Amino acid sequence: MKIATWNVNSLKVRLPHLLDWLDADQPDVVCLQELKMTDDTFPAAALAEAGYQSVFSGQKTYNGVAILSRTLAQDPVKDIPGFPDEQRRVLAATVADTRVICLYIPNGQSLESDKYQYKLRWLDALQAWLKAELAAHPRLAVLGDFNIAPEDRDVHDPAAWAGQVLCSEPERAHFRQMLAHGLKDAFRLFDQEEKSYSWWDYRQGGFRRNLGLRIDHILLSEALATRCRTCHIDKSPRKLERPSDHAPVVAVIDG
DNA sequence: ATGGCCTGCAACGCAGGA
Repeated sequence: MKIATWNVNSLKVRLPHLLDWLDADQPDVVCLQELKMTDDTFPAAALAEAGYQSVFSGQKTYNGVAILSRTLAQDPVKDIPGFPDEQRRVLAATVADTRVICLYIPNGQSLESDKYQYKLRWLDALQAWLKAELAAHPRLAVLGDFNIAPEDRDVHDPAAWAGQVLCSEPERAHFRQMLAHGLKDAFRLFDQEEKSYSWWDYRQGGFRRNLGLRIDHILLSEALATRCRTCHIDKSPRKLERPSDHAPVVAVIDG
């Protein structure tokens, strides 16, 4: 099973890239973030023609998440249970015998912002839910745009980013807590090139100069992690004209 | 140098992203 996550930064704009990428890479499950569209405009028909069923949770202008799969995902859950949120950032569903959680964790903007406090409250609620989901689903995969660079090696300029949003200690502590629940960072199960990132700023030639952050992640429960064979960041769509600022992260799991 | 770039909305700049 090949699973992937990709923040497409507007599915309307990126649909051609997505369709080309699905055709080339043939993933079995794809979690998408930042659809930036309402559900009535979701391109379900075009994706079905490409061989993918969709479940999705969108809103106008911002946020929005989807799970694509070869067979229709079952038992979808929108949002974190018990955490009312107008922002469409969470979608969980079951594909075959694997529970998949697609996340678009809040950005936080800056440590002084109300949005940062929202991010930390949001992460508190997420932790409790993930713990329960792990207990309920031995085969659990949590994929998405976490908006957290877990370690300094995930940051192109750790000194410049020290203590900043995406790298602050409370955010990194939340990421470590997810690992403490028993989830594994699939990317770090394998040797990787130094300076591997999943997001690069549109400005100042960020991608060309590899000024990036690794903030998009695939976390796997123990049962999936032991069967994980590869995990990599696919930089190829980032090289296209009018790209998303994020690259897909892909993992292959046996069975 | 606190903006550079991109998206959506709807206006002729803004919010938001990271």
